[in-house]
Amino acid sequence: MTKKWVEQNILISVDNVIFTIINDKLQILLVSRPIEPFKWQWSLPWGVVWDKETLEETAYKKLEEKTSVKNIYLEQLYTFSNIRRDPRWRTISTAYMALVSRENLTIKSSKAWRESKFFPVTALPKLGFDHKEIIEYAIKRLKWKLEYTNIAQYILPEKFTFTQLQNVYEIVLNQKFDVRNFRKKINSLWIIEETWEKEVWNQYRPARLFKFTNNNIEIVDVI
Amino acid sequence: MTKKWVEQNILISVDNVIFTIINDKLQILLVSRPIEPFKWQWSLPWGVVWDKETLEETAYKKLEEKTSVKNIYLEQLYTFSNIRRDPRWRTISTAYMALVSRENLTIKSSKAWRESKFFPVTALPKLGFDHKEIIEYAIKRLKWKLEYTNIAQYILPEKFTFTQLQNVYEIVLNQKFDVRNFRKKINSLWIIEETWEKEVWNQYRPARLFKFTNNNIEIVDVI
DNA sequence: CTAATAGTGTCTCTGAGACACTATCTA
DNA sequence: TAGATAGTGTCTCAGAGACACTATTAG
Repeated sequence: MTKKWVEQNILISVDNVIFTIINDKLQILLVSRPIEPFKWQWSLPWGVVWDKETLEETAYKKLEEKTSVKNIYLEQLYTFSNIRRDPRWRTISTAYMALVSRENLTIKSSKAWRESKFFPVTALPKLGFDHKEIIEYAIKRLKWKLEYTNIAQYILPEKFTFTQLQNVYEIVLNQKFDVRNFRKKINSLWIIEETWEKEVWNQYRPARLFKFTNNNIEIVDVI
Repeated sequence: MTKKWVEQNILISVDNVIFTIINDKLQILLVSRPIEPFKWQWSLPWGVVWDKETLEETAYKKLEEKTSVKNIYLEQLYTFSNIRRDPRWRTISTAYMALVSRENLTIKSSKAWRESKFFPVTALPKLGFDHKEIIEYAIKRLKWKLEYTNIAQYILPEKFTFTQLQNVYEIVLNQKFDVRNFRKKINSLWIIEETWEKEVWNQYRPARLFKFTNNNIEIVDVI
């Protein structure tokens, strides 16, 4: 690759905000930093962008390093460029948001990271860099996407009950919805369909299982 | 600044999509490239990010180089990172969108650019790089912002008539609205208020002038 | 008084939201 | 048959959209 004609001394990296729902709480994957700065503090999993990969590729690669995931949703959020966001050197970082269903997720252990752990968004530890700001931005975007698209399918298993679907909305948007109105609204949008199967585990009346009709993200006014 | 520990050979730049309305058409400022690649072709005005400025600062600086503007709106859109988007070397570019009212705008001549010119979005010339894609993304974002926020104030003069306001919506969203329903809707949102002044230029019945109530961008369901 | 744009009210229909009971299953 | 969750229908009210005439001004 030709040498560029301007000297820049800026590091380009990617930060991942990985969302899932565990124990009826919206959670984010954080890693404990084994090195300075912010040694032993928690931070978002991140990666340096190599010369021959796009930002998306870096983000996806880093996601795979830490998790075993199929059917993952990845979306670019925003590029953060404050001069002093990294105390060591000038770093510009593009934040990505990922959505993972609990079922499709296993956290890989890796010697590069002392520890990876999911934290509820309501109980985040102290974070290094500007990662608090990044997470706030990501939560805002996630809420918006949930309200206006069929993105919920990426937090749910492939087949799910109406109650599970409503839980996703109630947990992420942090509000209660009336059961009848919620079902009426979802049904009117034709974004999910019957699988004609039922739950098996339930001690009581088993619920019907549904799946999303369209696996592409489409704009729908859900709530 | 400490030397970063990873060798990256990536150029960081900024591309500006500058919107305004001229002659009842939505237009974008393009510059004619005096150098290769894409010599003499039109492209978005762009700038290289210096080590000690944020992306926002670069975008703003470049905007000021080309235009004399007060009261400008600037918003980060997306960061484009395809490996071969610049044929010379690896370039990652963050796109910004700017909104300018015709009244607040004068295009500066600059010897760095052979020529700057506004083009209607419906009649854009052949563009270098991935600038067509960037513009399409910017138009989508602009439409969304117009529908759901009070951003229209940045394309309008400070005081404007109801007809001018409706024109902005009709031109950008490319659809007609009923005069009565449009006014009813806008009035119900309390985002504009009377100035108790009237147009003077009009040959016929002069219209009342309004101004926006709130100069911050707020989420409002306009259309 | 003519020509041209500014400005206004009503009706219908759709959809959001409030609200409570019956159905189905297991043990 | 008890216990627990699944599942459903109606009414009201707000707001979107269709639609046509009067008001004001300059010349």
